[in-house]
Amino acid sequence: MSDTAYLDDLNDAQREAVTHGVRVDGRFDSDPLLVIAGAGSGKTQALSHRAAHLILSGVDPRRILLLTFSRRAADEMTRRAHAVVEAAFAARGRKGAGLKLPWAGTFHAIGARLLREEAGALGLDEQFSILDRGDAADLLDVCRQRLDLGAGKTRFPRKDTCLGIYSQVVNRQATLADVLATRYPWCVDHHDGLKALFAAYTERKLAQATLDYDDLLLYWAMMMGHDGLAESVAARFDHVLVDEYQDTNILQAAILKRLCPDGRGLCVVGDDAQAIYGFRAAEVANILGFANDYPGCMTVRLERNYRSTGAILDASNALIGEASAGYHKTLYSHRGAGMKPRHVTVRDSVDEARYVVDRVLEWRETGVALTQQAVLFRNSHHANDVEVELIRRDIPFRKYGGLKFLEAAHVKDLLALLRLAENPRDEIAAYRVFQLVPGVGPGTARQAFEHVQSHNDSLAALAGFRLPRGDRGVWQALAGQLADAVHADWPGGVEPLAAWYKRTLDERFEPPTTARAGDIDDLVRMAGQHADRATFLTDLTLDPPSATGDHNDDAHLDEDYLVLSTVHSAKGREFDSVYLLHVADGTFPNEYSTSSDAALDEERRLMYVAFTRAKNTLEIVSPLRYYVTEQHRHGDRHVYGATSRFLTPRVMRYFEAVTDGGVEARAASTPHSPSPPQIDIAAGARALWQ
DNA sequence: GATAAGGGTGTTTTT
DNA sequence: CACCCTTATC
Repeated sequence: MSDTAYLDDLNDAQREAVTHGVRVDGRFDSDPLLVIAGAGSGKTQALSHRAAHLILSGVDPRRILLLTFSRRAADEMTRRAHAVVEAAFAARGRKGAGLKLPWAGTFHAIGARLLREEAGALGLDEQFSILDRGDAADLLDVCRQRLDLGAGKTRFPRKDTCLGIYSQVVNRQATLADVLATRYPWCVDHHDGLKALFAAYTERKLAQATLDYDDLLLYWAMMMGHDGLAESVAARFDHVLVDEYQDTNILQAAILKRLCPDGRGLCVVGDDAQAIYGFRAAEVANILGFANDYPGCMTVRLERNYRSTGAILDASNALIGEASAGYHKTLYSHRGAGMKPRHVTVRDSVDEARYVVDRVLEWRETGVALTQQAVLFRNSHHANDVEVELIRRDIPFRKYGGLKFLEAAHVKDLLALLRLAENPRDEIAAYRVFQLVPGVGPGTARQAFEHVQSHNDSLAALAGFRLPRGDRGVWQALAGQLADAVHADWPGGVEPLAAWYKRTLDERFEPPTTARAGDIDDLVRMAGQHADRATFLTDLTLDPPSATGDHNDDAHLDEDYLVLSTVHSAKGREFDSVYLLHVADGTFPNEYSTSSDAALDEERRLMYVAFTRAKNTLEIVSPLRYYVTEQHRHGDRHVYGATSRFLTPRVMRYFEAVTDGGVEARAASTPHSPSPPQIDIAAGARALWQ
């Protein structure tokens, strides 16, 4: 077998993308490369093979920067590249000697790593801690209280909204006024207050050596703005490969431009039809304008779909065909027509859950494993009824999307303890930790934090803090634990801290607390898998366990389970059978995304991403009547949903319309206008009191 | 100054 | 539902 056998697995377009470039003087050089890779067209295959091809052409794997969207994608890519390299070396009769891609990861993770390495040159504390979304919002809240921004006609935006606004301003490199006008019109009155708030927020983060998610990109971009530093970072890498380029934002594009000013060695892969992260400031313009930004770039299109049946592709192509702009491409398949996708009308979300679970079991009877089937939804809570049904019938499942594990109070508590030990200047962690002591609230916590600050940031000083009120015994115990933890070894030092914390669970939470204690044990076990405390904390905030019931333990990996996932979290994955819940106007598109064409297009692409996850069967389900959990609920909380505006006749041609048994013919024929009431109950009831 | 309880209110998707 | 703010009580 030849050592280029790996190229035989590829089609012509893929091979072009993989081998693009030339060897000159022992170096492998390449012009900028743009790969437009349709859904299921073997994008991962192409990128991982390209990485392997570079290595086999003599490129040092340590000089390849591979930027992906999630940690999982980075791992998958590394694994596959590694396999190709091993096989090729074996064919040459040599050993691959564990070639890895040490610089594969998300933009955020790589940014964190570079910033730590260059901390000295940037005037940053190398030990900086990273705030997750919740921590960042809490810190904003602290700043807001100090600034006393309550005044004004309308209410000041809540902390999560403030963080969202801040994030848009940073990632879009736009002005606050712009962001408010285009995306947060109901907050325009608070422009000045927000500006002051963000200034204070920035000061505080700098003072306490904490960075939020956006800072990881912002500071990285700022570092790249300095010629000398940019050069030295760029000089670390010969090739930069970027996955999911359609979901990068302005800051990320700016970073890439400084890493590869003329585009040599740069290769980006993406699909504008699958851009679904505009809400997070992603710019489809990045991929659409790549050829302009990098003159001389080569473009390769992957349009052959290896994943789905013809019938599913027809429906998907019809859906995306309704969108306006973008690279033109129509996916084709050689897999045969297959089953026509179904559009199923059910009465309500309970029937929806029952219907979907029934179908899942039917397919399993015919041999389709649960892990090969996925229930997808727009919002996390749309799966509630399905979860209930699965638990009732004792069917195992994992739910992806929604970060419940890190949001649980007890998990945050333990992590705050570790973070404080790592960085005594971390104010949010300190507040959280101090308030674990009964009788200590925000006021006392603040005094204690200032006490530590005035004692050279030493946690040992806590024992000497005169507690104005509250439980002195518990305070001393906590002070002792923290002082010990600072210099404790790793991971051994976690145990006593966790043990101490577990003993406080029963008075802190409603018993039974066994599940919470189990989570603490999980954390201790996960700690054991990381090199040191700083790495553990960084990894956990940048790559939290993605599914509930998945605490990074491989114990149940062989067990069969149904996949429940938000459409966003399902990106990049594929399943034999896909069921899409709650297909109604208000969900697809989301009721808050109907104001602009751009927002609507993103919603349509989201639906497209859902469709194209399916290999063999696709069913979309529309409840006629569903429970409204959001606002606008005046009176009856059940509303009649309108048909999704994306399901035009041109799209519906490719679906078989099915009506679930429970739906009355009347409702099925006129979802918009239920028949008029036969009697006026309300008038009768009022009459009683007149 | 800490907590509990009550009432009004509010944009979903995530690194 | 979950948050945020106010009010009452310790």
